[in-house]
Amino acid sequence: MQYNHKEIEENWQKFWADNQTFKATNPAQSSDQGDADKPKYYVLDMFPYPSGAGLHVGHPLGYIASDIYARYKRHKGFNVLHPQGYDSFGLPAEQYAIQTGQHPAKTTEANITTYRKQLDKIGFSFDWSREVRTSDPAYYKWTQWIFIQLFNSWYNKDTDKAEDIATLISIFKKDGNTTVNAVADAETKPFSSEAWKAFSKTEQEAILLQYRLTYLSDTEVNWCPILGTVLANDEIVNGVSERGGHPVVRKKMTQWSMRISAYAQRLLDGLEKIDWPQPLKDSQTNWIGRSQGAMVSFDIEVGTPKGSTDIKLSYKELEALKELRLNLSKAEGILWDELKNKKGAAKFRKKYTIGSFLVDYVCLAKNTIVEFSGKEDEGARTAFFAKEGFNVLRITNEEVIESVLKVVAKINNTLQFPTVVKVEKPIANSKSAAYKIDVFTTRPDTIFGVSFMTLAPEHPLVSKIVTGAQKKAVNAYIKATAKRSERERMADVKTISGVFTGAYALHPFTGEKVQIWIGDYVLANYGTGAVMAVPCGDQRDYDFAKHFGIAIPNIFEGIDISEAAHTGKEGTIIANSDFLSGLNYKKALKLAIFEMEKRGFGYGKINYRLRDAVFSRQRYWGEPFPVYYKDGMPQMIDEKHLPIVLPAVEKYLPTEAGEPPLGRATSWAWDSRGKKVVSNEKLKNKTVFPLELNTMPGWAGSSWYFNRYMDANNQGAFVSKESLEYWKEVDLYIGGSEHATGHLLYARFWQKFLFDKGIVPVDEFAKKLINQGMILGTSAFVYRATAFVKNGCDIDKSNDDVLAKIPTLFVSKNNFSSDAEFETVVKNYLSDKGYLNPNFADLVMITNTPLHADVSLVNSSDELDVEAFKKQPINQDYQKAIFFLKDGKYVVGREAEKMSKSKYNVVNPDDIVEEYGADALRLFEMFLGPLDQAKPWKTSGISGVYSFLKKLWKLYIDENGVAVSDEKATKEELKTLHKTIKKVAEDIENFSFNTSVATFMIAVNELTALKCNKKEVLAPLLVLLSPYAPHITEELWSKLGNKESISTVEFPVFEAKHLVESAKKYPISFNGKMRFTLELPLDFSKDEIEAAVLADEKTIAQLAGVAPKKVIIVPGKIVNIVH
RNA sequence: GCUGAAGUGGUGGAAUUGGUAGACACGCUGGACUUAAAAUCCAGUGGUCAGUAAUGGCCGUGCGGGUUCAAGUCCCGCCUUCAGUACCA
Repeated sequence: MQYNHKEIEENWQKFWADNQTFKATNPAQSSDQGDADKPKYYVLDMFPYPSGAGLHVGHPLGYIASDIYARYKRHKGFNVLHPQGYDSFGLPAEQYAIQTGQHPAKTTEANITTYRKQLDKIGFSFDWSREVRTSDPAYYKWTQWIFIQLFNSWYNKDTDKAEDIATLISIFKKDGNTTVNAVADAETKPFSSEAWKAFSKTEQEAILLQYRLTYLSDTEVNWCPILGTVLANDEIVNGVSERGGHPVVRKKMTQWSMRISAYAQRLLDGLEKIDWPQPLKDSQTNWIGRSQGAMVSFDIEVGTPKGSTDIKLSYKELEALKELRLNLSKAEGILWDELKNKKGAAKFRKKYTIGSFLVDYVCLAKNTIVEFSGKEDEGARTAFFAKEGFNVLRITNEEVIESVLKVVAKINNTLQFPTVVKVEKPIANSKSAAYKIDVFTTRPDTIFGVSFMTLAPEHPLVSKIVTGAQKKAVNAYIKATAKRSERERMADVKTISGVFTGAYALHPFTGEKVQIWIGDYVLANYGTGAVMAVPCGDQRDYDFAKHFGIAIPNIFEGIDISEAAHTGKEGTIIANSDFLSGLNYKKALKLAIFEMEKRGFGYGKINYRLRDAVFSRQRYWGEPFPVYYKDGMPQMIDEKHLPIVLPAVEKYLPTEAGEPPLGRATSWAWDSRGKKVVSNEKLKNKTVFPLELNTMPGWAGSSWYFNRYMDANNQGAFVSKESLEYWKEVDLYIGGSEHATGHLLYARFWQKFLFDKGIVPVDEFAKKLINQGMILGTSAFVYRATAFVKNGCDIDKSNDDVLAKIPTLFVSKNNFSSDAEFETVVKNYLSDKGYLNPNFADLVMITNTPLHADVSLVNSSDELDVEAFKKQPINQDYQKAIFFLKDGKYVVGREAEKMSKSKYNVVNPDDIVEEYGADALRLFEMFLGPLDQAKPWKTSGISGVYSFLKKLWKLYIDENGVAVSDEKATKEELKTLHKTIKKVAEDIENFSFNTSVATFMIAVNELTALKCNKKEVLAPLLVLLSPYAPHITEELWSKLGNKESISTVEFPVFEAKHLVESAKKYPISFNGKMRFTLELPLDFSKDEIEAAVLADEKTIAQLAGVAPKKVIIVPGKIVNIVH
């Protein structure tokens, strides 16, 4: 009897389906508790999006691994939950609907049918009775329900969890909002309890919306007016839409958002207690982006009463200024040598702008200007400087040249006894300032190094503070940046651009005026959209300052910043920083925050990069929101009226008015009295309201599906309490790493929210997670020769005449190894065959173009079926092409690339199953390499596992049928068995599936060599193998006379006694190099071993008379002789 | 730039706490069976040198150092590849 995989696999797949072999029991579902008194184990795959292309060989990799683990756990006595379903809302179905007019539900259904067929053929032990589909109203009813829960919740920072909105309302009634410690929108205004009660209902709702965990907000999006849709960042290439190349602008739209930022810290902390891959945790940590620092408020001094005398320096002037600083006159240079680096009594700067005046030297700390006399506008200068609170000292060239020390003494004297006294501390937090700029900084210790500020061009303050003279330039700049997508802006790091606003901020400690610029290196949606620029300590600030000629004060002791900013922290001593001078980074940081808090213009703060997630999509094929609008305020539909089912539309495009596709629905209004969705015509009625037109994003349904599987058919609840209590969380989750910062972060967020609300019992949904690596396709290449006439050749024949004679030629890979060789080989071939006149050969240049060939036309020796290649429709042009073979074969080139249709390297699992069977496919996918690694697929390798299965079969079955005996197994046979038990169990626990396949092969090879046919060995072997190759093992198991499925048979127990050996082949090394082996009894002591080894004649030969210096013996391991 | 992972025969990959590098396969070469092919079975297969041969020597885990009786494995410094991510203040 031959191994017939087809028949066996079909039979057993039918058996499993008919007997519901893999149906998991819930505690409440059976009176006798069934399997539910066993310990539970929940193995989950990331459910697939059912795409039209179907599965390729890379998709099932993770499913096979999880299936092996699930089956293993069943053998180990667990009640295993191993479900599967479909993430069936998604873009491709919608796109297809737009093109064909077919309803996405229809195409999705068809795709699911295909998927299911493909999956079934591989023999997974899924419990299909719990299948979920995110696009099924019975499922998304609960997605809508969770949305309502989020809407009805706020985040209380004091209790550090989400609470019902009712508790917030009662606080508002009692105390207003000033005592509330909540995560809320930035621009919430304080109000008292009286004020709260006085607000209208709509006003109250607007305020509550600022606190809810899901809320409406104006969010900047990439809007493509021509496509009438919002585009994701990666749908934009070079500022135009990827599809169609239409212009894209940044536009504000009202959208639903999720306040995931409230959970930033808990999402970070939670990573500690889950067993997920470190790289994945790292990328989540990175994404959350916690940074510790301070918020600092800078007052703005808007346009000055001095009007036009205020700064008006153009770039040119600034550039000139820069020049001036470098080119000092002789006297200027002499004096600067004495003043610089704090040689004088205080720190001076040279060639500094104050207002629109360029002064020679200034000490900002002491408000003292030193300049050479004889300037034309001396009167105006004196007046302006006095007004600004500066003390002016005028000196002459002659004085300096005569005695610079005398001048320095004069300056010092002025510093000590200033004639003009300025207000000691700035009015930094005074109420008089009209505007303030809040910034977040991680380096409050460098605050004295601030020499300017930069706002994002979109910053709301920009329009308010810009001075008349700068308005034009600023507006032009804003317009230019608005055109660029965010991604583009971020990608373009090299260009430094920005515009001065004309306004100044006051340094909160020194009161010094610092220029306020706008620049697109500052991002509107990170931090506050503004930075305090410390050019000496931040490279971007440094570059900006250099580019625009802004001062770069150095506040680091003994650090040279003439070339680049100093960004290091450790070991840095702060200087020129008032009370922070002389302190190290850590102390300065603490003291700076302490002082800021004391003086009231700043406070310590932890900032997160994680932004609230936009939850609206202007699409059709997604979950509708259970929301209608009354007086412009969103209202939730009561949960008992859910689901709100996606309405029919005639087209899946946005409306002409730019509304989402749901704007086309004719029945999309909420009758608040009849409690149902009604025709839009009834909107005239006072009790009928418009429904939300957006739909939910793809991640909505996938953020909680793992909970639904626990009780997938529950009509009355999200999941029953008992099911949640029993299954709790996913024990093992397998899927791709591409979901690291999307699905896996959002799902953790929802789980924590549901936990806060007491809906689920644990706050992390997956204990352990494994990322499977990608399977790459092994593309096949043919090499096409293309002829060109070389440049600069003077030939009387036209190029065409020369080239026309040359046919298309494909060269076999084994004819050449480099491009140069390729050219020579082709030319020789063409000349030999008479296609190319040898006289022209020198004029012709041959280039090598590799083209993808379909991998299905290539055999295991990389030989191409040339005739089949020519027959392919895409190769119409090559009917007459010549194939330059070698040894009668056309050999293709090989390269591993991502599997994709366009690369003709996709391998369909159906074909593999057809030819070799599901068991071979399963074994082979595991045998390819470590689960988490990317590895290339080469179908030829499958013959190895296929012949393994045939060998296995032969151990049990010969030409007369079952050939298994009940005789006692030999010692040798038991040793093989137990060695295998031990290794396979260890491998499965460590998810090292590739090595256990090798172990099975070794076992079968050994048992075949031993001619073993003992049931005592062969029966347990089947159980070991059954998670990997379930069909053949079921078949052989039943052939051994068992009536029940093998799937829950107890896993064989390893007995160490079978592995005990009495002797060991010791490797004997000399100076660490293994020379020969020597078999010695294992119970030999060190001395006995040494004696035996040294007495051996091979040892004597190796030593050649030299006495060993040292003999190292590790009993049971190795002997090493040093000589 | 930053973060993470990884570099081992012609190929995919093995190798416990440092202890016989290349398990198990693919491919290749030779042989058996066959009219032939497929399938199957047997043998060989890291490089190199010596030898008719059995066999033996030397070199070998990206590169350069180091620790050790002993290094693919540990330490230091580089190089390369892949993946993720980025003006994050």
